[in-house]
Amino acid sequence: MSSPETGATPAQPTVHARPASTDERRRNLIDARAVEALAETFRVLGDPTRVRILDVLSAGELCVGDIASLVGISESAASHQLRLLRGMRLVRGLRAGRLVYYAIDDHHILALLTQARTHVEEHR
Amino acid sequence: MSSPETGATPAQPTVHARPASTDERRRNLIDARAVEALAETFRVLGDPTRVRILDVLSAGELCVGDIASLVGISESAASHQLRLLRGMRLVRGLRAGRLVYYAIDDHHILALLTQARTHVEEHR
DNA sequence: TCGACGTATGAGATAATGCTCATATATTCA
DNA sequence: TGAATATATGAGCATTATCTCATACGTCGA
Repeated sequence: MSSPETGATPAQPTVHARPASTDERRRNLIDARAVEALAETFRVLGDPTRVRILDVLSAGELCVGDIASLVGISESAASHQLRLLRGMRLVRGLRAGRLVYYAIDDHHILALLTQARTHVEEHR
Repeated sequence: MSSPETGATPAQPTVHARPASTDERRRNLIDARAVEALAETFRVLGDPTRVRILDVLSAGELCVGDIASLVGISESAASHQLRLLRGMRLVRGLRAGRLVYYAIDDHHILALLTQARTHVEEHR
């Protein structure tokens, strides 16, 4: 490691105002619960199939069968993935008879997807 | 499945203006490359260690050793993770002598983290 | 140039993930 | 109530990811 205890001072200034010492930073760490929740949420978002599900749902709610059809996976697989998405409150299901209509849980999710899409399309 | 070819009509109206048919939706799917890139980016974000790394970097750049120390992992592990983060343009490294200072690549990343944090803290 | 320090990377072991298949649950209609 | 449809879930398998350990690379100072 570079600086055993003092914290390193960048050789060149950055955009950030006042580089805090590592000791100071150590006290400002995000708490473990938030880290886990954040990582878990991103992890659920981090699969092509689930991204596609959110994509088809971004135009409005759909039942499981239609989601499966549009995404190109089995209904069983869709159900499994929807369970994960529901667990992280990324989508919500609403039963209507024997159908269950899934929708993006709230507008923050769409904003998150849009933001990420901006990022990935920026570099290419 | 519910509706073999026509697309299902929700039993109850939603917030979404005009529910398109599944056929219509099928033509508006996000392209495969974008899906893969999005999922890959989220996947890299979806690990507690990497979230912590981004968290400590959100206060300004740090060298590998200090990142490892703050996050509580080996320098080798930190280097491996930084490689992944760099691959997705989530961080960038700047060599200064034998040290390499890593920083959040751009402000979109911070916005993404903030947005996600808002989401996870909303429900609890 | 040689040794020391900081960082990067390859290989192997362990753990976790997404799919399919089989089965259970829920709802509607005859 | 019983059959049919839609969805949910458990088990098992193939794939992938993360860590540690060992080693290579890059830079600085004597």
